[in-house]
Amino acid sequence: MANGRARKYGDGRDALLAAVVAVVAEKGLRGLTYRAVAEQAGVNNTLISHHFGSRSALLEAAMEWASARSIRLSDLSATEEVNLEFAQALVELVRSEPELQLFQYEMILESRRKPELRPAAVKLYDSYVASMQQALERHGYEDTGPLARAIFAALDGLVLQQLTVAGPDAVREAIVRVGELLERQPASP
Amino acid sequence: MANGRARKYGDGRDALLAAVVAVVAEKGLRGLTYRAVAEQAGVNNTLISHHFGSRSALLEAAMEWASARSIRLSDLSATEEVNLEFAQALVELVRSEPELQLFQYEMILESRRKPELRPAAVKLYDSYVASMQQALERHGYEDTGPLARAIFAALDGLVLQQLTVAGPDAVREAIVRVGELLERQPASP
DNA sequence: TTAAGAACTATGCACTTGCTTAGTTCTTAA
DNA sequence: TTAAGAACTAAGCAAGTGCATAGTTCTTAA
Repeated sequence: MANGRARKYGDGRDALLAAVVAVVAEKGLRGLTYRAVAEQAGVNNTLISHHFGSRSALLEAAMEWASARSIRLSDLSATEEVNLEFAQALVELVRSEPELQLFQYEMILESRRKPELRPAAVKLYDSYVASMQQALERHGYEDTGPLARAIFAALDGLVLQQLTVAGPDAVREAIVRVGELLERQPASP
Repeated sequence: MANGRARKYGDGRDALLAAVVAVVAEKGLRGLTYRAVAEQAGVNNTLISHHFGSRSALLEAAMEWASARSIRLSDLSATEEVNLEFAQALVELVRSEPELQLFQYEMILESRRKPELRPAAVKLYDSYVASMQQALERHGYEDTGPLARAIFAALDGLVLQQLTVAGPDAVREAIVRVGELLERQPASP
């Protein structure tokens, strides 16, 4: 088993869902096979059939599971304003735990091809935009619908860059710049 | 052959590269098989081995090929400023030709797993940020490095949303809001 | 204590995969 | 005109795939 933790009877289902996130983050959806997930979870691969029935049902369940425990940007943007402190926290989150973010980028793209995944994907992104909107209004901004979507998209795009092509320093500076753009907004406190 | 155009002797290599983009956009990297690409290109699947040798070499060649002919955000951001006109043009570009963008999102994620793809991915994103930076400086902005990365990330994130979870109207409004944020910047003309 | 059902494993099969081998057809420079 | 090499095809194989079948082990309510 790739995952070091010892499991108990009855923990297989949860271990499989966690393993899906880990495998997709590391190998992509192409690497998401019954055997790879089972090895990561430390169980027999036929347990997937038992609990979920099919590969696509497993993916769908993992998407819901990951969304439910997705801290990601939500709690950050809801509690703080976009300043240097926030920028450093976000960069550090992505550096220390990239798996969940990587999984979600894969699933967003997959949701375009698999209709059964779309509701969960839309719900996840809507919740991100909504919590960003609440944070903006809490800080005195108005007409925040499109603004919240834009700011979230900027952070989302910067996280994607940090995961792939950009260094943490460049991303942190860009996040700070996003915060500076917001300060100059009308209706700002 | 899925692609209707008739091919001539010697066009196979190019047809295969174009087919890779089409197949990855439609089915993802999991659907990128010798047989799927060959059918899309209207050739025998062993021609891939002849021209590229392996699946990963094919992907690498397709990444270079697609980057070279990638209009995407580059020409848009280089010629115009971010206003309603720009927003509508970008939304329409994504709506009418989503394949190249989808392919690039897949490849960006893949570049994290396959080291041989990283240089091309970094080069592509750097060129986007650089052309955005040039556009900003042409409009009188200063200290544009992190700003250009942030603005590009916002547009990149919004394109990803339009491709997956958001409607064109919501994305257009958010792009307009990005332009309004820029107007309020210091050192703006 | 036990029986029923849930969690779990072992084996294996039909199918798809990347890629090899062996050959054919086309182009072009001499 | 032709020969050499490039583009291209046909057939097939070893490995990996999702998943079905059949069975074993564990938990828990009665």
